[in-house]
Amino acid sequence: MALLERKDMGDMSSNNNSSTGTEVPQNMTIYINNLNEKIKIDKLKESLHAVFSQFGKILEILAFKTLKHKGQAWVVFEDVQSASNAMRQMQSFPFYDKPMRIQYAKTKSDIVAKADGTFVPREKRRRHEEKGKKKKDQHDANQVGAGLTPAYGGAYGTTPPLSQIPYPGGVKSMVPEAPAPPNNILFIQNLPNETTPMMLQMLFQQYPGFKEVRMVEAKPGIAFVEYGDEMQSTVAMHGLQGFKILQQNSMLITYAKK
DNA sequence: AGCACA
Repeated sequence: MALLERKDMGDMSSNNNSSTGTEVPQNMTIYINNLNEKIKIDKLKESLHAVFSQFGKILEILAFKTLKHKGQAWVVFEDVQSASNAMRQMQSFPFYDKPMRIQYAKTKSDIVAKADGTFVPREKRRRHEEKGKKKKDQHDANQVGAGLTPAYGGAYGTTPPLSQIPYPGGVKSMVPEAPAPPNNILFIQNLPNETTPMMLQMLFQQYPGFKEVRMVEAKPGIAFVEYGDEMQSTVAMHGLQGFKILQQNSMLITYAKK
């Protein structure tokens, strides 16, 4: 029953932490900016959910339209592992025509604090604030992944297909489609243009049940990879999700539509 | 650019 246990891909780019000196400790919440500000908040959250739910249970998505918080969102996962995978695999992913910038959130989300019992309402919190003092306490366990109440029954229960959502800019968006049901054929997106079928075969044939790779000349950047059955394709999908053939492009793997 | 808790 333990089909796929390995969620990590520690090989190619294990430590992606030292880019611009912006090192933030791990957190089950990811902070996203450089989001397209023309997208309305509800639609934005919906699309974010469609794109990020593949990495694990999402407890909450927060986004605001105020000047200080436009173009940003917080996605709260149930555990740090999901957040890490989401960050690594969706880093720079084109979302509504803009590459997402993803980091760990700086502080623990309220919904998480509530679940682990460390939540302190904001008013009471202010009383304890001191300036100019540097104490080393309070930086406690930020990842208590267990026993959370999935308080995420929100508006995202049934996610509609999200490909090519029109938005006020009038242009076609670049949101990946909502997950298709399991299929022995995988749909690969966001490949570099110079990707060849042979390159993909090298990658995918290492997983059992591999049958063939198909690419469409007229449509660069995508491919189909077929396996014997959907359990085999699922293993391959998890093994190669987010793989970067080039530094820039994280491949996005979903099931092909039937 | 911008780290919140609608």
